[in-house]
Amino acid sequence: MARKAGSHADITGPAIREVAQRLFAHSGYAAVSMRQIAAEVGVGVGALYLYTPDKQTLLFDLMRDHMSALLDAWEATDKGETPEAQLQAFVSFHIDFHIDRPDAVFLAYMELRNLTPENFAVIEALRRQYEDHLQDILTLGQEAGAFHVEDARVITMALIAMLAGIHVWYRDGGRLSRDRIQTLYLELVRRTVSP
Amino acid sequence: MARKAGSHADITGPAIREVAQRLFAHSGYAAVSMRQIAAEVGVGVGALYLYTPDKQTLLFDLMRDHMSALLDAWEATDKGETPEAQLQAFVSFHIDFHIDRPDAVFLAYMELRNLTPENFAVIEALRRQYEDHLQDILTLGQEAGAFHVEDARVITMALIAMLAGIHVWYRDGGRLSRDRIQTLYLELVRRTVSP
DNA sequence: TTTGTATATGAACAGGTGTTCATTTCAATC
DNA sequence: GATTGAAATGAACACCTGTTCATATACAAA
Repeated sequence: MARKAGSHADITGPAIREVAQRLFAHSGYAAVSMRQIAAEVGVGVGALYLYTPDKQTLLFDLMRDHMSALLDAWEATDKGETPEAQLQAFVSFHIDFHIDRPDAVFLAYMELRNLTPENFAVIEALRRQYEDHLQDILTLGQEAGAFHVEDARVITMALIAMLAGIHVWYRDGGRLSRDRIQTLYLELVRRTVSP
Repeated sequence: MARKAGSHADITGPAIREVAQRLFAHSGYAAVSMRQIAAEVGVGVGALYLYTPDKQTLLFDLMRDHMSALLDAWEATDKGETPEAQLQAFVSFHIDFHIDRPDAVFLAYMELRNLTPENFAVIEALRRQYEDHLQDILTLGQEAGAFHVEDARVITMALIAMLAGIHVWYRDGGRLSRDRIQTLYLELVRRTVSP
């Protein structure tokens, strides 16, 4: 046997990435073998290497694409004018974006140490860009007298950690609706920086 | 060669656990081999199996011992009487305990998916116990009118995530002293629940 | 219908995995 | 000094790892 009927690059490529993301998120990069990915996709091992030069690049591409999509989506978001509106926009955006991509979020937070140093630096820079968007909102709001911000960097990290923690307990169809979560966390964030 | 000069069980045993914790935290459970651990300790592979039945149990024991130590240490902490004092005690305790054990904390948060289902259930129950201590403080404080707590479970998870996030950026000898971090986070938590 | 190429295969390679166990060594006890 | 048992060894086992490549097929173009 060799090439199967109905096989196409524009199907296999995305399929490999989807399967890899799911398996990496569930079991961890090091615990997932290329043969497992291939089997789940329904191809032989060799086929994977038509779509990625190696396993490390497969992981890196997944993480980089997630971070790029995150930054692009925030760029495209309507942010409002006042610091209060911008902070609210950031929190709503963050929750919405992340709650729909649990596997990608898991990867981006948990597999950093499995990146080569060069790849890690790239992802870390993207993550820092995202954090800086929030930090800028806080700093400008502080200068405008809209927020009380004792240490912008610390509060940025505290708020991001708080929001990132949602993925630990959130389950689709659980006790709390997405709207309810948005409301609760918006209030928490508002309290954290209110003057 | 077989047994080395000056070798003792009460030295090798702890050494294996320390090395395993450091390597697991740094590279991840699946990426660390028993041969690496043995080499770092300075013994042959076989010696490891005098101290642990298998690799999975080695990981589980590290995580369980960490969680037990956490719960015991909180038990032994002076908590004060008022809800405000208890909340402050919890935050101070949490930061102090976790900042001194970065590897153990990393393990307990990152390697849950590498536990067998049975072992996972045990660790998860211990974690839940710890979370419940905070949740109880919040609920009692709410009932006493000392706190404004919209949803005790959500705020518990949000505060724990916020505190757990410290280990992401904290470095010994960094910009912020331990005392400064305590002060900043105490204020953040206070704001989150103030009536 | 023939040809060219994109797509896929899976055996092969060199090395690594967790775990076992017959064997050896050291240090303490008699 | 002889004996004993705890402590440690490292080769061996069966299997898995990421990656390569000669080979084969299916489809589109000529």
